[in-house]
Amino acid sequence: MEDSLRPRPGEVPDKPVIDGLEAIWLERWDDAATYRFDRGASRETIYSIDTPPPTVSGSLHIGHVFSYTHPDVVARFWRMRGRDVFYPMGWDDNGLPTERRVENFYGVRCDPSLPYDPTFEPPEKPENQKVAISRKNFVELCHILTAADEVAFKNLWRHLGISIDWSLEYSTISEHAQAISQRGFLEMLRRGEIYSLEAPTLWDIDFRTAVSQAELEDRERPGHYHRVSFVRANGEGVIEIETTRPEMLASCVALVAHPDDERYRPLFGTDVVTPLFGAEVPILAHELADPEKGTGIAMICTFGDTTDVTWWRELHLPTRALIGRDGRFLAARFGDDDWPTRDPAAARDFYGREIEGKTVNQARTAIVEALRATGALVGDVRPITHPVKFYEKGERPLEIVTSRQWFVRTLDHRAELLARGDEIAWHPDFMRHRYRSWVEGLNQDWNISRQRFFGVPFPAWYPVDGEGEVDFDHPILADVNTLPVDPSSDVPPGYAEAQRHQRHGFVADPDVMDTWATSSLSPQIAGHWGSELFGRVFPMDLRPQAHEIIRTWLFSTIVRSHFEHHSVPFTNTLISGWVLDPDRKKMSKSIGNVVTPMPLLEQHGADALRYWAASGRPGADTAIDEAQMKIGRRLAIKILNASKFVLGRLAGDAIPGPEEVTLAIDRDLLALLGRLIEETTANFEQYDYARALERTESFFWSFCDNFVELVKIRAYGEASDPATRSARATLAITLSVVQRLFAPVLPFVTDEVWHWWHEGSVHRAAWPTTDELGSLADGPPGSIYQPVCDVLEAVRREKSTAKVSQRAAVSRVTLSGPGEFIDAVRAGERDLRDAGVVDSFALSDAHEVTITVALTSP
RNA sequence: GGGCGCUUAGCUCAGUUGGUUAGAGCAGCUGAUUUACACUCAGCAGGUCGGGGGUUCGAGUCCCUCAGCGCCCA
Repeated sequence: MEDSLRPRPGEVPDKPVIDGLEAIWLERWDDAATYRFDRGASRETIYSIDTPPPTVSGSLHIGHVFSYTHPDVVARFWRMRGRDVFYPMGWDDNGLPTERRVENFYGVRCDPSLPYDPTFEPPEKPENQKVAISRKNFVELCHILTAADEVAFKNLWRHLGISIDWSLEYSTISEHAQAISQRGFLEMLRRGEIYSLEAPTLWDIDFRTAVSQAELEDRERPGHYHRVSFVRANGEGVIEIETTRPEMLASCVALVAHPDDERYRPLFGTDVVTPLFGAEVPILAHELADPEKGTGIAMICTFGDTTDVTWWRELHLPTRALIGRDGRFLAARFGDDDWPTRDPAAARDFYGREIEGKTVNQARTAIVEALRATGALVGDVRPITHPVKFYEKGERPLEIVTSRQWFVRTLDHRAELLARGDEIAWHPDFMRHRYRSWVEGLNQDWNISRQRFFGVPFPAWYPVDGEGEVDFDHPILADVNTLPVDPSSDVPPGYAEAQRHQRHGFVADPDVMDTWATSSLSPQIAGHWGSELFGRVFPMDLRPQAHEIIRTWLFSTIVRSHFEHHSVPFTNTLISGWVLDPDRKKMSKSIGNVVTPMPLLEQHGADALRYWAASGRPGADTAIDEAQMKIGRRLAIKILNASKFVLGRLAGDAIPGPEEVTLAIDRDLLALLGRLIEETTANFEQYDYARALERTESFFWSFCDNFVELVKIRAYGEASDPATRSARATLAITLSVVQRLFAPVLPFVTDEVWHWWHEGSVHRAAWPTTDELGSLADGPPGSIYQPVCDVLEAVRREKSTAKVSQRAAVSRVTLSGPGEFIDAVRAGERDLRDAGVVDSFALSDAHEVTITVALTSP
């Protein structure tokens, strides 16, 4: 501690208050650039954080307070440990959530076929009928709205005291992020880690885009089993199958049963004829056919579900695609080579009349009626409940539509990706299982194409030949030095704009990237990949995030880093749990139990909300608990008052150092303080901020209620008395340590009280070490202090039981116990006399400790 | 179907490698009251640690099993 340190005159208020501190300190931190990252720092001293860029189009909720407080507490710890903390903030503004919000907010929809209208103004109020606008107009509105949303988020982070360096702010739709994202794409493509393929893909018919495996979810939905009979091609009998999707019958290309299924074994290789459409299709064997399901034999359609795709691929079946991008049935040319039938006229007539252009539900009704009429429907339809694949943001089941998509190879690298996961320290450790089970369950490469508008475009065009055919196998790629590009308005190298959509010209890749394809590069975006800085912040030291995006953000970041840098993207990941409503239910918009943070923040204060958040351990789901916030607020007020008291005792003198701590009981308290420092430091190093807080808090309340009460009168003595100086030094040293131990969780109140006697912010002060405490007593910490507290407690109990004031006098305290107990009491006798208003002590040796308190008669 | 987590006082949660009589806060009850703090302090009461079995001198903690809740993956 510096010699010149002393309470600063006029700084300690007579009546300290908690309200209003936030505005004062936010401004001071801005002015002093307290959280500014030192761009010249070396890799060894840097602690870098890969902050989650929140989806700004979603609404702010209390979960944001919870999960962003955790990494901030960690950041503040490492900053005090002397690390140069790289703590950027990003906004994830590209992607479907923003598009949907813009559509609803302005009452518009994007129609890419329309020309740009530079004079377009959105309707004042959104109408029911959405206004169709060009892609460029639409993207402009996306930018306007996300900019406004980002302000709301930034206000919350600031108000909460998140120690971000705002000069490191980025957004995923910015030109910088687009350039990084496009460069990442080109690099992977060059190395063969990305390929494009025209293939059956899970497709959302409402959003009209492909979706990836990571965006899927199974939902239990009611359905019906329909038993349908197929006549054998040789006329000898029928085969009955069961299906939940009879409307797909026209695209049936085979029947399939398990190879070991004795019922169907003799039939493998023979043909059957589809009802209504008269197509001859083979009976095949495949182990994915479940003998227990239905009749044990299924029809394969192109494509009713993902198993159909597997069968189609592995059994080399023809394609008869039926479902279009809008979810309606396409034309089917029965009688052509691709569409065999025994009766082209009948098949065409029925299909054209009842199926073509219809929705799935309409077609199902028509097919079921027709099957029933022809007798091919056997028995009654049977209701069932079964899992159906949905887009996580979608409302109708996914269809499978053939389209051209870009894919990242993940399946071939499963083992390496699993090994990367094992290189990372997970907090809590068990969360690594989430990653492992996801990677082990991968069943398709990562589809990064989305048929949407507000996102990062692929930096690619395709040549058009003399026949007007697009050559998708030879994309024209952007020069990496020209990034970012928008192929829909930029022209590929060697071409002119006039050649767009022309023979011997080019067309642009129409798609944008999956939002995760960009946010998976958050370390590269925030750390400015390509610049010298990147090598000093990457791999990041910490990735904080929520557990529900392990399979998306965390996984995809590992994929990119593995391919690009042959490294993990971060060495630690801190997984926060969910915030549950007060009834321990998950918050969700549909239930309507979402809690917004601002009213709570204004009512209880930022330190109080942070206290609540920091009480939730890593990975633990935590209920909103206003009682806990009130406790946090009370703690902050206690810190103010305790600081005021201790600094008041110093009477403007220079702060005494540890050499002044001469009394055994005082040295023992510092020994306990030393143990606290060691334990909480170890807790923080292991990302267990909640335990560190709990320990500090428990120490602090005991310090206030017991130690301060014991030494209060001694501390009021003459400065010439070594015992007084010892008390004051102990109080000051402990206060200094406790203020710093609380600083990561309670940044506002701790900087306020620190400022009463220090220059500079507590958040730039050194994390406490036991070196500050001087040489400590030999015995186990607490060997004097604890017995003295026990005696104090006995005195208090006696007074409480007698229902008299704690200041009532005690005539005699009679104590007996082992030698070390007696010695401890002797060491604290003066303080006990003061604090307990005790007249005399009688001490004697004994095996057992007994304490008897005799009150002075009134 | 496979996996992970949780189950401790009325409520919210601690309980580190197995080791005195299982802890804290809140709520409850009984009191105190002015030189840091009524946004305070003291005291009291409250638990067969989800059920069952096992290992051990000793189990909230380790093993097996069952149940309930939540989640992840298929």
